[in-house]
Amino acid sequence: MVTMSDVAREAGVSVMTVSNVLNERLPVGAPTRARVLAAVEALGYEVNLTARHLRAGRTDTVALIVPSFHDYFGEVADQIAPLVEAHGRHLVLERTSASAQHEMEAVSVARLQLYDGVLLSVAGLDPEQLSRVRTSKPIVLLGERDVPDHFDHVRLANEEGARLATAHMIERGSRRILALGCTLDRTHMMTSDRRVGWEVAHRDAGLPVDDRYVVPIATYSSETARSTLLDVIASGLPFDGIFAATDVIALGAVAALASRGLRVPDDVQLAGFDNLEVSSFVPPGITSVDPNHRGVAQHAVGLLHRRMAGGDGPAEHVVAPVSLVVRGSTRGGR
Amino acid sequence: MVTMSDVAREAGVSVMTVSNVLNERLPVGAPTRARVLAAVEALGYEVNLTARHLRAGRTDTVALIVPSFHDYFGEVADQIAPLVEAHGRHLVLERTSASAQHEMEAVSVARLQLYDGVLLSVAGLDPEQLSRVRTSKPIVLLGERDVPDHFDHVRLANEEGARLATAHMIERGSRRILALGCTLDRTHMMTSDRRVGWEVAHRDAGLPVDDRYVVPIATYSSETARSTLLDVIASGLPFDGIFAATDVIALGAVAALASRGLRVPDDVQLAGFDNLEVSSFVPPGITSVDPNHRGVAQHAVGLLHRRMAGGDGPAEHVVAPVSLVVRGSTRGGR
DNA sequence: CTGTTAGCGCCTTCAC
DNA sequence: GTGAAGGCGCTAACAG
Repeated sequence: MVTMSDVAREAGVSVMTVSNVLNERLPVGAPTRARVLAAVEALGYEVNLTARHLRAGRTDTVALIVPSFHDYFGEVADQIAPLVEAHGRHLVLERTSASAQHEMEAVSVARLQLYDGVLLSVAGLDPEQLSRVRTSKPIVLLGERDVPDHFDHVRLANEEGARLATAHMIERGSRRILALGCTLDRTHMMTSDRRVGWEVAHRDAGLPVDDRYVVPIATYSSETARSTLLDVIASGLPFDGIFAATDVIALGAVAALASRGLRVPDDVQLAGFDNLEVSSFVPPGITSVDPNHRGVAQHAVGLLHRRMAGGDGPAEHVVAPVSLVVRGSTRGGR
Repeated sequence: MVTMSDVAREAGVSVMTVSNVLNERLPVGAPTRARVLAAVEALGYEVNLTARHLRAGRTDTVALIVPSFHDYFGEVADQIAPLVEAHGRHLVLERTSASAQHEMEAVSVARLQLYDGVLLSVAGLDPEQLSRVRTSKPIVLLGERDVPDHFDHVRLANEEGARLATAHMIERGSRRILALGCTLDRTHMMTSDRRVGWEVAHRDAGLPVDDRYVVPIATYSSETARSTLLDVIASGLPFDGIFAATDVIALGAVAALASRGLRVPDDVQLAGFDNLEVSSFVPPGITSVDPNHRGVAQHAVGLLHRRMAGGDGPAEHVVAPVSLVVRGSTRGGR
């Protein structure tokens, strides 16, 4: 590895002069400067950022830590990147692990020290595990679970989104709406918050809430959603609407309905949550709750930036508003 | 920040003893060890990885650098991560930039030095730009463009994949097949290689090749694909098959065809490339070329690992084989 | 304008 | 089994 002192020797100057040329910190005489640049070029010198970071005590880098790189998280990450870069920092993504169990081991607390700030997407971490995350670095949590109070946290208006989607289908005539991928848990989780919104929509409309219509799924994949819905159809439980907890689930539902000859929206209305890009293109277009990636990204980066700038107010808990995007999978959509 | 010497002072030992306790490098007496651990706990010490990296001269981290985080790249990344971790290293993702122009400036060469090895996805970089990437660190290129010979490189069998898909549709009766999203470029690019496969399939079948059927699109989004295909339909150019250069494009095509009442596969057969997860769920299921993410990931990580282990043979240029997954969007699919 | 000194936090090497 | 010195590569602060 070529170091600054190699360059300094080659150019016949001191290391500091090399540093000053490269960082334009202190002015350097033109001829000296030229010699240094020539030496840099000749030796192919590149600054060692590890050393610079150690010296500076910061890395100008923010990490976004997600359970997996694809789908939802990839889309959020693309929103976050430019916001981080606008503050002159880099964004890197790290993946915790597929196994929710070992989520925290995969990204050790020590690793967080590599970054000036961390955005941590809490998929499989409960508050108890989170409270053990003690790091001096600013950290903002993203996600739908409950988190300890002292963390900054951005979450979605899950309940409201589910309510909007369900109320929309009720208004358009559905009376027996499955909550596919939702759960009856009492704690705050994505799947239970969305189920609550489904319930509220029913109550608001004066309709009964039937727990048999809450259909959990084992894994949050389209494939599982498809086979689960096929089971429901086979069971004979009558339904004329589906609120899918995520668009990935809605996609599996689309496939299941098509394979059974059920028409969307004529026989069954369908709405999802996440407004993935594919949802606008899968015929007839899937009505979906837009999770406001942009807003989430802005809030999260905003909070993190404030902390990194030294702000030390009380932790904030932001609930980002959502909206319903109506498409052809519900009646009245285009 | 709590450092080792803080812990050492608290425990009444030397820094080296703390280091030895934590790294289990040299044996430490049980009572001393206990005091050290107590001090670590009391102060909440976490090792400073930046310092360790500088000292060690390596970071045990591999970077995957991609043009964007979503879609295709997210899926590849999820394949690569476990392979990198199997070698005891971490994987981080960095994004070059939305602007294809400034791709290399966004991730400076200096930044590559932060990693023990780099997997670089070359979307918008031409060979000339790449040859200026001089880094002492092992680097493996991924992607469909031509690259300078001295780089290890993994690419897909683009031409063969496109040929398979097109031949399949010809065999099932299509005679006028659009190459949507392909280009007539002479240089090796994803879009031109796939167009060549489309041509070869026509020649093999004794069918004429009509350049009017090569329809480039301005940006590689479903939305652009949809509007471009609508234009083609409006132009009156007759077609009974579509080879879409990517599944994202195929998705846009599905939406366009549905909005014009064209049935898939009865009126128009459709095949894509990438075998995105959504392609199995969008009715009637999109026939697609599987890009063999697993194989690409294994080759790429294998090459990189060999280099990081000090291997210095000639650069390898791997072409990963692909296969066709037949679904309902072509006749004969389920 | 250029050079010298010192130290970021850690760990290899060597002494005790 | 434990401690002291030294340096990884860089740059802030000061000296000349």
